[in-house]
Amino acid sequence: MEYTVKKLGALAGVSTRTLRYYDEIGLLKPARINSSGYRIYGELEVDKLQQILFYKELGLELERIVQILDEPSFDTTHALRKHRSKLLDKREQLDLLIANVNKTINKNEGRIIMSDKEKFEGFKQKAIEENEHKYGKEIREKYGNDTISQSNAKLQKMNQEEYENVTRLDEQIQKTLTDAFKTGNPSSEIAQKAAELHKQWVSYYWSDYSKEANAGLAQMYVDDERFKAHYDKEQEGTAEFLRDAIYIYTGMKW
Amino acid sequence: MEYTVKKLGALAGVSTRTLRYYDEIGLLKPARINSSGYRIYGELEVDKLQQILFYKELGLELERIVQILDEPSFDTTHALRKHRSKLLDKREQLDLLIANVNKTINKNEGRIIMSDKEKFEGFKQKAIEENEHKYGKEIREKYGNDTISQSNAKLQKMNQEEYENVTRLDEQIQKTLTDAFKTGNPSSEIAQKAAELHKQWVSYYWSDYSKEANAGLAQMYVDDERFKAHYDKEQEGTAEFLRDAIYIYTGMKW
DNA sequence: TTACACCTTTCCGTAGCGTTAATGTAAATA
DNA sequence: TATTTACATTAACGCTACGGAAAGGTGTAA
Repeated sequence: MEYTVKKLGALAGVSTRTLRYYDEIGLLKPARINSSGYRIYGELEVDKLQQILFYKELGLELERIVQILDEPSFDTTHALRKHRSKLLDKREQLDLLIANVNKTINKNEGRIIMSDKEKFEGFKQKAIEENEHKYGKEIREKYGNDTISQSNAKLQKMNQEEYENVTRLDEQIQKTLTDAFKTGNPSSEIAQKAAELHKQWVSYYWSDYSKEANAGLAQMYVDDERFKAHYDKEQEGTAEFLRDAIYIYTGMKW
Repeated sequence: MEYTVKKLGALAGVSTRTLRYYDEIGLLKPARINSSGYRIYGELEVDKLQQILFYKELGLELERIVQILDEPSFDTTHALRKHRSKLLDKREQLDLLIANVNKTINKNEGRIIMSDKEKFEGFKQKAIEENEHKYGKEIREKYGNDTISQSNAKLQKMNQEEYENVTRLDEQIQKTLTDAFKTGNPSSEIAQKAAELHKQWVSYYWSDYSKEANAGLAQMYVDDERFKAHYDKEQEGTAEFLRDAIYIYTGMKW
């Protein structure tokens, strides 16, 4: 039995465009080309197409399928395992997204109008989560602190009141920090007050606070551009100032 | 305060390319263009960018964000609801995919000579699949998705040793529970021991343990016939007994 | 003046096709 | 047989949300 694109497409339930594309990328070449330039497929190609569709249903990329079907030495199980791991990661991310969307809907329904600042605070928190997701490993290695990951769980448990508390706290930090910065002295009373407030703020996100972790976070505020920018928004150098204040506050050398 | 693309990008943690793109699609236009053609942003734009990033974090498309921010009459909550529904659909599809990938891996492994490790892997998969297939949908509907997803994810991350631990633990629970049941008193020392063991067991599956969740699970053991049957296997009434013990253990009223 | 950081626009690439457009061929009908 | 209809071809743009590179202008400091 021989098939043109239309017929094979109808048989397998794919478009003719798809078949031409698969030809183009070398995934499924027709058995031959007739005198008019038509693609002609045979039984072998039908079977191969079935297999292609099978792997495609598993969500594998076409390039991976090319390897699986065309390279006999290719380790299919390994590829599937890696693929599964990717899918699981995706699901975790999805769960996070859904939780955040729910939170936002709840907030809107509660008719609590979020100020821009509050929104930004939410964003900052999410930035931490993102860091955890994207760079988790690197940051852990760099700052030797595995408490970061716990912020997610804690955040999800926060209710509206706690959320407002934490937002207010951050505003206080900003204000105190701005005043403290003017003294130019990270060991000044007001600077230490800022560090104390910051510790309280962190405690909202981390279930176990430790000096080392706090100091690591402080260093991160300087090293990571995004955090730095947040604290330096009003005054260049504030991030460093906060770091130094925290270092003194925690009694870590610097 | 005024910002060029670089500065605003650093502040918000996005690339200059992104800012130019947002300008291009009309999502975020600079306050003005200076005589050299530079984009200059002001405070208003900073705030708007925060909002953009906030919604982007929720996974909304940029076009939707344009509507939310630029059309005052746009129904944000409705959009979020629709968005959530899409996310939930996605997750269902993902779960299906994952199940199929697992099945395929198992099949392939069946053909190859299975090492002990691989056998173990397969077994673990099967446990997950059974969990998912037997109880998946109904439990998800009844008790919420996140708990189930998390327990599956955790199960997959377990290594052999942990898996054996958790299995032993379950056997211990069964034994202790049988003995405790004879006392007829869910607040007896041995019954509370059973509840304690059960908490440990749950902690293997849940990343964040909470009293409320544990109590909810206990009620589930009674409400859901299959779980009930599992605990009542030896003695009718054991499921209720365990529930009561857990309620007392967690200090929840009943 | 030179160096250098920063700015601009333009364009290609991404994954997997959908969708025209322009044109050629095979089969069915008047 | 002529015409219509159905199907074939290649080429090229479009979709999402940018990343990255090229080619060139601008601002500022040494």
